[in-house]
Amino acid sequence: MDVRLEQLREYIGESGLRFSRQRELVAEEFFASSEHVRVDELWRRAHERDDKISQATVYRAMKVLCEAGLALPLHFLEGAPVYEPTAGPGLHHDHMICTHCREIVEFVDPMIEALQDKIAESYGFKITAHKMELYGVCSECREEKD
Amino acid sequence: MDVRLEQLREYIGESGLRFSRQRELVAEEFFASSEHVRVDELWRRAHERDDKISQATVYRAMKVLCEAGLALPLHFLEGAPVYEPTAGPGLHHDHMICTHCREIVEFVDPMIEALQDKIAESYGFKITAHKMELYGVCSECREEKD
DNA sequence: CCGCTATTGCTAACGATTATCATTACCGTA
DNA sequence: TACGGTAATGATAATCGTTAGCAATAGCGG
Repeated sequence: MDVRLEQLREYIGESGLRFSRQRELVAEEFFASSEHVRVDELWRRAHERDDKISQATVYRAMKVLCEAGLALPLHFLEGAPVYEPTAGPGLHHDHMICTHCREIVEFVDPMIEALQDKIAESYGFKITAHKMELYGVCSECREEKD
Repeated sequence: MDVRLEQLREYIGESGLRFSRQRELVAEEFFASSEHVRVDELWRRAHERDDKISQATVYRAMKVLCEAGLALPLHFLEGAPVYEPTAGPGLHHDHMICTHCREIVEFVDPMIEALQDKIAESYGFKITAHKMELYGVCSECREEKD
């Protein structure tokens, strides 16, 4: 049983919300997806298990997951945002995006993670999520230009 | 004369685009705004100087500015994205957002900036822009909870 | 088991952005 | 300086993602 479902249950309890079957379903599908997912894709998957579930419900569920600090929306170069789990299997990672070929490279740098925490602390913030995105041109694309 | 207009002119030349009066106008207004601006606000300002300019043109101009690496769209908690100049007067800064009161704190950390460049280099990327956002709860809001 | 009220499904409405297309104007060339 | 190819523009319809409104349903504390 995923710890994150417990965390969600806890957040929902504290906030006077209710742990509905639909919210659980969406959360399960979200946690099960290791990649970036868009809401429409998430709805498609949830819909396979419950053909009554509405798109609105998926939007609402994702909003709660974000407020609970378990999901993070990422807006890359264009289109609808994709969501990413903030915890769970696999460390948190950041993104580097090639503005030419749209390739997305994920990376982790413990030093940066540590610095982020330190900065937040110095401002009195308690961090629940963070994102870092580097935009640039990858080596392949730079070579093509020549 | 703003150096960034020259950079824009250069990018436009290289890309086979044309340096239109409207694009120049939008760029000027964008560079003149020190704060985060949304497209509708930018259109309002441009419209004061040219009451013929279309919203579509502002969208198109901002897209070019982003591709040129001179503007960066930021998607905070909700609503339309805001644009921020990537260069020019005032150093680049990052953002820390309180998910409770929506306050946005800007900060600069040279160490992180340096690390970003180093990481990008190790992946063979040439960075044109980057953003970092920390989400959390500020000290005031945490005190309120008690 | 009851009752309060959060949540749901449905769908219309909304706001932001993009597509379309006839007209205009940038800019290399002669 | 005038010309011509074509990118850019303005106006607006269309599209896309998301939210609002509301009657019906279902968590959850008592």
